[in-house]
This record gives sequence, C-alpha cells and structure tokens, in this order.
Amino acid sequence: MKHKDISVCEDLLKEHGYRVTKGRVTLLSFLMHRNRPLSVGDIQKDIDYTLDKVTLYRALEDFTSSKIVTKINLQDSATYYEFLHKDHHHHHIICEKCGKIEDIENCNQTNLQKEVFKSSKYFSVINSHSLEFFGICKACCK
Amino acid sequence: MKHKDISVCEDLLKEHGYRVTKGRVTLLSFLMHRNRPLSVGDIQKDIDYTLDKVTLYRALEDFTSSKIVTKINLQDSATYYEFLHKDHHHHHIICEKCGKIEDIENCNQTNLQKEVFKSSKYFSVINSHSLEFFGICKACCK
DNA sequence: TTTTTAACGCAATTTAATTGCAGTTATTAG
DNA sequence: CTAATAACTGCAATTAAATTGCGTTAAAAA
Repeated sequence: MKHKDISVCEDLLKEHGYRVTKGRVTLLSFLMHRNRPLSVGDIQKDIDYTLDKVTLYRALEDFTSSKIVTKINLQDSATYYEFLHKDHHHHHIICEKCGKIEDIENCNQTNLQKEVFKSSKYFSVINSHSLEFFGICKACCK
Repeated sequence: MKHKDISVCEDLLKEHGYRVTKGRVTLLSFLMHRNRPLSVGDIQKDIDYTLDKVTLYRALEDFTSSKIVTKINLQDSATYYEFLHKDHHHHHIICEKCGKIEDIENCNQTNLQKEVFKSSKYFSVINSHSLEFFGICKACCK
C-alpha cells in the first residue's frame, strides 16, 4: 500500500467526518484498489479477518450513506459493495455461469435520469439508479 | 378471481411443464393481478398464509427460471418478485422515504442491450438487465 | 493530559432463504 | 377407470446474511 493512497483515504474519511482508524483506512484503501463489487465475506477473507464482520457492516453502511461506496445487487444472496470513483460512473455485466464482471462505461447518467424524470408522474427527485446486465462471457460460451 | 384469468394461469403452467395445482394457480393469478414487486412475506400475508413459505420460494424459483416472473432488488433486505407481462417490459422508481413504486415504461430494451453488447469486450450474450431508479415521490417531498 | 465520543469486537439475535424428508396429489400409462 | 410415477407440498431443522446490545478501545477535541 502506497503512502499516497493511504493519505487519500485519510482525507476522504476526514472530509466526511469519520475518524481515521486503522480499520477504516484498511477497508477504504482495499475497496479503492480492488475496484469491483465485493461482498462482506470477500472483504473479510481478503484482509485476513483482521476486521470483524460487524465492523465492516457498520463502516460500509456509513460509507454508503456518504456515497463513498455503493451497494450493488448481482442477483445472488449477498450484497456487494464497490468504491465510488467520482469521475467514473459505471455499471456491470455479470456472467451467469462463472460470475465474471465487466464494467460498462457508456451510461449517460444525467440524461438517463432526466428522461425517466420527465416520464414520471409521481416523483419529485431522482437520486440514483442501479443498472446491471446479465449474460454469458466468452470463456463460458466455448 | 375470474374464470378466464384462472385459465390463463393454467395454460401458462402447462406451457412450461408445471403441474396445475391449486397453490401455483393461486400464486400466479395473485402475482398477475397485483402486478408489482412483492416479497415472499407480502405474498404470504396477502393470501392469508394459505401456502407455506417454502412452497412459495420453490414455485417462485421455478417461475423465475421460466421467465414467467422476475426478481427485483429494491435495495432492502428482501427479494421481490413480479409477474412478467410479455408485452410490457418495464422498470421502477422507488421512493426512498415511503417505498412508493412507479413503473417506468420507456426502456428500449433491445437497443440498450445491443449498445452494451457492442461496448463489451468479454461477453458473448446478454440475456437480461435490471434497472431501478431511486428518489423521492411528490407526496414525501411536501 | 484529560475528556469525549466514534469506532471496535464479541456474543447473541433476527430474518431471509434453503434443505431433507415424509405425505399428498396431478398427470401419464396401461 | 386404475395404478404408477413423479411433481408438488408442508413441516421441522438448518444455513447464512445482517443487525443489535454492550463493554472496551482509541481518535480527536478541549
């Protein structure tokens, strides 16, 4: 872990009014680097169980409400969490056989939400959206 | 429940190789009429617990794999199920305060998936997608 | 340094979802 | 119409994700 990355995480935590603890820096920098949807189980295993699952759930809940992290549903039993790079809004295609995930970049977020807002009768604000695609990857198709 | 609707459900079941049981007809016609995302808990309560939750889970799993029904994630703890009207592909906006759901019609499914498929490097097929919007409804904004 | 309180970890609990199995019932074959 | 088959059902028990309570620790403010 580079010193610069740690300092980015520390700043992010401070910026949102969180304390800079070893645990939260570990979690944040881990998510930032893995940069893909991860379940609490995935995270726990990959950081060698150095943080309790309750700690992870609570931190992830905080980060989600601060929009540092986003929750993603991949249509299985777990909830996945992914670091939200500010300049890199994206979605995913998930392989229904092997679970491979590819990022999808071409989502014109603002337009999509505007379009939908225009067609809506009952809503005053649209804050976010979730969009995931499901299919079969090339490797699994062979 | 009208006789015609029951017969539609019966045909649907036969068509997909399922047996026409009282339970599955009840479930299917219920979903068809409610026509909105419902959790297993919702369904159980609304049909007065005349079917065991295990029975519901198993039937819903079958119907999902036959694409009679679709699973929807509304970013809370439960999984929701909705009847899939063949001619009426749609998505949802969910109110983050009161849970109100509005259908969103203007999703050009084929185009969306084609677009994404073109931009994908690693996928051979795209079978489906999930798209939900989150915001605040007019009633809750007052 | 002291005080305050956010963050942590353990244990226990809650809730969604699944599994095993015995009994039932819809359908098929005779 | 009857018997055989296999899908469907319900109960009990289990698994797994997520949450809660609470005493302790440690980061930040005073």
